[in-house]
Amino acid sequence: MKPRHAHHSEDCRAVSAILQRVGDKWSALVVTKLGAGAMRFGELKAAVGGISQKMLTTTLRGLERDGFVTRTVFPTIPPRVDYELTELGRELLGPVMALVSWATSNTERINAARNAFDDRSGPAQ
Amino acid sequence: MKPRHAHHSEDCRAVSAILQRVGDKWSALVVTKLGAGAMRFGELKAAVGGISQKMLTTTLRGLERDGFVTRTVFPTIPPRVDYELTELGRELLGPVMALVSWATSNTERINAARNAFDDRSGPAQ
DNA sequence: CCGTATCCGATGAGATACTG
DNA sequence: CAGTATCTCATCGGATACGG
Repeated sequence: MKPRHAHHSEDCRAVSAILQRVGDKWSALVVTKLGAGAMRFGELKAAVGGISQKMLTTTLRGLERDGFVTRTVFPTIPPRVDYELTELGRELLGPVMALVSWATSNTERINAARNAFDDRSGPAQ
Repeated sequence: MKPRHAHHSEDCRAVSAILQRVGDKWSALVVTKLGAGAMRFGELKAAVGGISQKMLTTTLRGLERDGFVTRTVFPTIPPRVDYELTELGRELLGPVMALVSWATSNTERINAARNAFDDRSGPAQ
């Protein structure tokens, strides 16, 4: 079902999908937190800060599905669930951290550009 | 003027915002295409493939706003508009390409993990 | 403690039609 | 050719409440 010449849009969509995995609101943050080692659900929630229970579970399920984290349930009372990066997840951490640290050190420049743009585009629009 | 320890959320939200800029459906693709040099609107649309006019404009405006691309209008008939990466945009290209190439070379592993997960979670759900 | 279910507003994204 | 304006539908993300 491909068009006649299967150019790189195949790859592009795959790449785009992965970028969206780490590009959603919380995934990158969660992955970097887990970079420090295994954590349980509650710890993670506290570490990330501001994330709702629902979004944390959703995010973790997504990461688990793509093979970036493992989920380990201890059938105790109260229950305890640990999350940990897989090998794949640790490999992902490299590029992600690179992007994160670039972003961190260029926040100011981006904000400046943004303000300049908004200024040009009409403050009283 | 921050406490020593509680400064995570500030940075995190800024970083998260930038990750979402490149993490949306088209930005990363557009940035990588522009990595090859300046292009006009139509070229870009063809190069990306599958993007609607509306989304390309929206994406480019966002990138322009954040200072990653410049927009140059030639007041000819028919009109011609060129887009080009700024210095900031070219710097961004590095980390983004790293992530993109990691994603490209690990698509198979991710798909495998995804299939395995979907399998576990109930194929007939 | 961890997770699910539900509701709801906000945003994302495509299709189409129209202007300079 | 490039961009805007709508309209419409899907998905995201938060709040809240409930269940094992």
